[in-house]
Amino acid sequence: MKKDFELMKKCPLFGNMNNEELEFILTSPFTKIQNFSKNQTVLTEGDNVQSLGVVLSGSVQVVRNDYYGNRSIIALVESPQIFAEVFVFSDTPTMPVSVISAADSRIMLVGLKKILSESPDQSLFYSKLINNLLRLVTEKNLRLNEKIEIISKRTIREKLMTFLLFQARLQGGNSFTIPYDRQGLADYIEADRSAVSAEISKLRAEGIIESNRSQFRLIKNPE
Amino acid sequence: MKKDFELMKKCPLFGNMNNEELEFILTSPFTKIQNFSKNQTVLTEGDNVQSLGVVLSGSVQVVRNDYYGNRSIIALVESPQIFAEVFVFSDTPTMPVSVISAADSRIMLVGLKKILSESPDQSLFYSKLINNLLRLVTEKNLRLNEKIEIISKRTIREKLMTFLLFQARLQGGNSFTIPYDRQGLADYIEADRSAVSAEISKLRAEGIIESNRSQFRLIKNPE
DNA sequence: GTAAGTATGTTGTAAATCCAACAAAGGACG
DNA sequence: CGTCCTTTGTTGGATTTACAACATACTTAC
Repeated sequence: MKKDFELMKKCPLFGNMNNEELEFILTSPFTKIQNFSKNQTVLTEGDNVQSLGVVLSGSVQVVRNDYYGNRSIIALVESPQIFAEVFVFSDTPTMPVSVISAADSRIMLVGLKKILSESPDQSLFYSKLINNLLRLVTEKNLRLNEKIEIISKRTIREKLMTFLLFQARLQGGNSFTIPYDRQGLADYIEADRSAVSAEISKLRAEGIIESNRSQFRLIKNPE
Repeated sequence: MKKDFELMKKCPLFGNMNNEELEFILTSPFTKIQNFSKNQTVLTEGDNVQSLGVVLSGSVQVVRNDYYGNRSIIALVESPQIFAEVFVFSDTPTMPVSVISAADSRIMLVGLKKILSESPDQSLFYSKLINNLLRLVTEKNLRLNEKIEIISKRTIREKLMTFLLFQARLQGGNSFTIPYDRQGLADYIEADRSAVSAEISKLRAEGIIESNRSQFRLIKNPE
């Protein structure tokens, strides 16, 4: 379908690839494209997945069901992101989580390992795709590590400061705007919103930071 | 050196590779091997790294220096593990952390991207190495996600139960032995040791688990 | 078997967090 | 300008945690 072609081009996984190469993937016998309506199951816990998922449009939730039957949402994957890549390449034979469409979605399931192993001649194709995949996986790795560094801290103050220091570094200066509102920030650092607000006020009162809403400034030598 | 050959063979990054292929990497102009004594700096924050590190022997610490000059240890990488791979493949131009030898160590720095890009003909070689790398990175990804799921929980009880449910799943049953002592467990779930001990006792008193030291059993219907 | 050393469990208190309820500030729109 | 609605800040009380100190259980070496 013509449209899928355009959707593929937006996906970082296929970045830097030409039409022929996209076509090759799109028409591979190991590629399947399917529409899911909201709340339909895309992959079920226990499934033996060999395919990486691409959200061409819409979004999916990664969901875990625990021993006692409690269901918790682990991640939200929106177009044009990918999912399940870790299970395919880490030799995790059965999915430990389920994937459910969070909206009407168009999903591409790509048997990437098969496609790659059966096209050893197209070496440039191969290296482009692999480079994209490696970049995506290592970037996610960096983000996860960063989050762990933040939420590992035992107090809200430490979590906040760690988060703010990351933002300062990321945006290259002492003054910066964070990409969350208070509730979003509290969710990210895994703490209560009102407690986060209170701690920000304290930090301000102590002259450690200046802030207004999502604008922050780190004060170098708070004395 | 003959010995390096043997050390390489133990490393998952080079798993499944034959002597010729190991030799190819070992003698590449983009590969450097160096000895570091304890506390020597291997890579410095701000460096422009193009090389992935392999701990042939010994161990290194990944260290972060924050804005205020506080230094914190992010990770310990022991032989035969690798480090800095995420920076090389995620287009992070400068290292946000430093790497310091934690013991007398022998370190191999491999310009893997260069080696791979300049050997497009050796396609089998290429795919072996890439597969190993992808497996390592995605496995780490899984572990990081798991840890985040655990330490995201707000109470020690929830952290513990999430951890124990993972262990049960991993070991395929309700009875299992965890790979940590109390202090190690407390460190992993980011909580105080004595508080963890206390919570385990409570869970036992409430009939939710049975346990003795590192042996645990989940009780299905605690009423 | 016993002493010494380590790991685990228990308890009380101070500190931090969560939670809920409300106050204040900001934004959208007539 | 004023109302409605959302976001952010503030506060007090209940809950949870950290911390320290000590008790008990286990391990090891002799």
